[in-house]
Amino acid sequence: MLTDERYGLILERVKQQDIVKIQELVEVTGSSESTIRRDLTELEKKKYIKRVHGGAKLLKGKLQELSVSEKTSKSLQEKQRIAQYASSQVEEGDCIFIDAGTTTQHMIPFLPEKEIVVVTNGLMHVKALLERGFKTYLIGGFVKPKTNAMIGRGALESMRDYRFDKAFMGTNGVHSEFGYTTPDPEEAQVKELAISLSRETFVLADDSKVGEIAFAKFGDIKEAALITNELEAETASRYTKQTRVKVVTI
Amino acid sequence: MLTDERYGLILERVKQQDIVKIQELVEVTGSSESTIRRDLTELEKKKYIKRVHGGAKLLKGKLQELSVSEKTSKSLQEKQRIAQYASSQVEEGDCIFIDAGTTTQHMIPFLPEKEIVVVTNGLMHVKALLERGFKTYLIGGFVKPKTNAMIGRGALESMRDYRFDKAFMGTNGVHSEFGYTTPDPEEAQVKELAISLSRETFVLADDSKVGEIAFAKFGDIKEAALITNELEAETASRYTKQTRVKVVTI
DNA sequence: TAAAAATTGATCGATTTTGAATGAATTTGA
DNA sequence: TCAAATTCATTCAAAATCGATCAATTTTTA
Repeated sequence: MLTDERYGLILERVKQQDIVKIQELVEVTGSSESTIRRDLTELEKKKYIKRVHGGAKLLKGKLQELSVSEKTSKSLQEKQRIAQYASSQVEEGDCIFIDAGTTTQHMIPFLPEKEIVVVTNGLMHVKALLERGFKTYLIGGFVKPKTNAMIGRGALESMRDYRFDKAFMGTNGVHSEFGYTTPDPEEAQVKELAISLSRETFVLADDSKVGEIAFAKFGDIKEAALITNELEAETASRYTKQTRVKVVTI
Repeated sequence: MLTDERYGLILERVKQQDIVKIQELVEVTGSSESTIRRDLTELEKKKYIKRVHGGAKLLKGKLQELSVSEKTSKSLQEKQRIAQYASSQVEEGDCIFIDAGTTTQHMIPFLPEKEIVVVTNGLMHVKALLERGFKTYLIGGFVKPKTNAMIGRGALESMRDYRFDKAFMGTNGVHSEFGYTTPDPEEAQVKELAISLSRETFVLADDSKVGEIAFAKFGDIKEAALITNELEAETASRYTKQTRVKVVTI
């Protein structure tokens, strides 16, 4: 009997009767006690069951714990607050562009229940957008394997068909002199075009991005309103001279 | 016993009993252990099964997909065989178009390990294509909520930038007089354009589609080679007069 | 037709899994 | 509490399985 076969059998039995004895499993599987013990040890390590003297019992709710610790993570909350504020800028009838990336992804749950049209270059956003019921357009082009962002000539061509009321951009660097930057020049091109096609642009950047410079520039500070979570008074003034800045606090 | 025959047999058994032993497969196929090992390695690489010590088991994702789509193992296998044959038509250096839809989706695991470029209008295909490591382009446009296919003016515009060596299309209806048909006129437009941009076109259709007529036509029978799993002698002749027909058998 | 490529089966050393043995730890029952 | 019974973790050697390699055969290509 194969290892995985036994695993399946054990889990099935545990789920069915909440608790199983080792001897019972020895009989059912025809394997030795040692083997069953090893199986139980392994399954316990994988958090599927809880071992008890003489057998094993069901383990409940491991996913919840994870999500709790995740939700309490500070940086996530900050990203969410930034995304929430950005989302509040969206108005009835808007046609908005949402950039690829994790920061902008957090906007989707906060987007208002209004008649809006969403265009994005982020493949990873589409599912969530459709689930929210928004009219969703995806830019065409080459799919960047690592990030699932649409890039290349096709992406640029494809985007030229659209005009946006508001564009919401992620970034890797925000610098008062060097502007907004990102590591991939091809992505930078897409971002740059999106900004030029939009009446108004917002850049979402948590404090870890402020002061940083990445390889490829996609815009000057003044070209977009900056939404962030923390800004020292001194640096803040440098940015506010150039553009609108919103600092969200938790 | 042919390689493809063994693949089919292995997949069938895995799907039927969730887990198979190598020895069992050696007996059933009459092939050597080495060959079966190679088969399993290959099928694992194509994301169809998960190898375990002593055998192989069903990939979890596939299992869910199966139960959701509620497809009998027979019709699934037929689709797979059709998709497998279609994939065998792909050659080194080809630029191919893969239509949105479940039938064409089955092609992805069988696509050869060659330098090819894949263009698709099916959002649902992208993940699997990237996992296989192919250069992947996605058509832009409006995302059809139910099927996750790209449609609309943007899709048409976006596609015009490309030319294909081969296009692989799904369909809802195949009729000797009314040609290839699909329910959604917008999707039909996209399909029609894809065919016109390709040097060569294949339509994948299991027997449930043959003789059927859906609302919107996207091509005449003669415009594509037909790949199906079953065809009565009488109807077969009607199609073979118009185009190339391949009937795959399990 | 000959050369090249792919497929296959066998072999072998390496790795993983298994079952039994041992003594320590835990539970049970008086 | 104590002793018997049971269960436990650890170790070790046998068995099974694995991946890699090679030669023979078939298929494809030039």
